[in-house]
Amino acid sequence: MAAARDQLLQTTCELLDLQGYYATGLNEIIRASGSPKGSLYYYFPGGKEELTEEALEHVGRIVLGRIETHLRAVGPPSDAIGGFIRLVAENVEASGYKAGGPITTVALETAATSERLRCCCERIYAAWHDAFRRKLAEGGVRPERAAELATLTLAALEGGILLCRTQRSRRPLDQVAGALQTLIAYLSTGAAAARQPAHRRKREQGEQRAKSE
Amino acid sequence: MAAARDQLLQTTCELLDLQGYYATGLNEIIRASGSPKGSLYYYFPGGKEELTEEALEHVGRIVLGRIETHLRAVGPPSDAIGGFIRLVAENVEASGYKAGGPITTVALETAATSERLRCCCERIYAAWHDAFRRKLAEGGVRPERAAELATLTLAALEGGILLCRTQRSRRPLDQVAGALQTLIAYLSTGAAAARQPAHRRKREQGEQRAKSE
DNA sequence: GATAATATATAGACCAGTTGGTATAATAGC
DNA sequence: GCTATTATACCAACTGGTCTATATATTATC
Repeated sequence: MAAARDQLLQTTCELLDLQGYYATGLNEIIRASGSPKGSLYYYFPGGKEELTEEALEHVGRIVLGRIETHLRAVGPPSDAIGGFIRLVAENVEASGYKAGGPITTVALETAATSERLRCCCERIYAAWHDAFRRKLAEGGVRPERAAELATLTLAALEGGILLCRTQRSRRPLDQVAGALQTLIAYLSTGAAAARQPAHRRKREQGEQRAKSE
Repeated sequence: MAAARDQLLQTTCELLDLQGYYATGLNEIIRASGSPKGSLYYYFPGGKEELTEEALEHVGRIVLGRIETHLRAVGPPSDAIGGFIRLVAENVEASGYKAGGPITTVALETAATSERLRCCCERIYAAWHDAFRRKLAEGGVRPERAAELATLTLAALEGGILLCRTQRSRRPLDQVAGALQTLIAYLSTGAAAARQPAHRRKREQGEQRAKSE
């Protein structure tokens, strides 16, 4: 039982990621999920807004899990965060540059429209931010700097996804990963560590012939 | 004559910035602009898509002008770019955190939906990117690094706007400005310049008591 | 310089299709 | 028999878009 509920949530997550809030119709959701409208309003009496909120929270938790897992696995914050951003780049590329930022579009669309959804997105971003912040602090970055750097990471990640989708290329996120990695290495272990980051030499060979703008 | 055309474009820019593409109806645009539907389809036979494209190009040029003016006025790239981001933060704050990224929402909404609008956004972002890239290169950043840093700047700027709007606070953009300024100073004039950037000391006093997540 | 002819532009009624949402009836599982 | 769930029919409001009638300039003709 309640399998229809899960289906509804799953489908909603995918469509929101692909099209955003206003372009995704309730009828489209029920068509894609198989469950009829009766079930939708049975499980989500609050209608589209409530369904969206639960879908965002669901996908927000999943992404938080991925962030934490990845950051725990890799050692120094610079490599860990750079690696995570490249992982996101891979996902965006795999979707044909049609998806990959499951919160972003909805967050922008509803920030001025629905206080409920705005707060929901704010909570999710705060949780992601905190995961980055903790990793940075544990890796030797001064606490105030860690918060600042976590914000830069989150902003550049979301902005990088936007650029990748508009350019149909993973290049922006790769560049973001590279630049952030340099900065974090510099700020966590002192100036010496940033002089020649390990990942750059082999990466730049394969990418340098692309257009420069 | 053609005053109605300008009105239409102006109104469309504002509504797109506020609500995005799909939430902004043609009827809403004509209501807000005063011009009737007949005029809309007279000036923009291509309908909503064409009107949107011209509106985006219009606002894209305006923003490009602001970027270039600001970057030309301030000397070192680190200060110039940091300052510009703080300028954007001011605008977002002044709108009550309801607007400030006139391209972003539409870019995300239409990246997978309208090739025409996707290309339009791609062109605009390319022009902005190039303005940052040139400034960085002129300021002493190695050419390959300049392209990378310009991407980080653009991504963090757009992502920062997103975070400010969801949090109803200019803090994210201020943090982005601070972190970027440090990084650019470090990469443009060598390691020594980043050790104690001038803008930090006085800025941090007034902001440090805010919440850290 | 008055008037007719012609673009230019405005006005809004109208369209089929869709939106989010409600109602009620049928059906399953215990 | 009773609750939990599903299945539709239906709703007013709105969507982007088309169409034709009208007004307002601009230009050409006498």
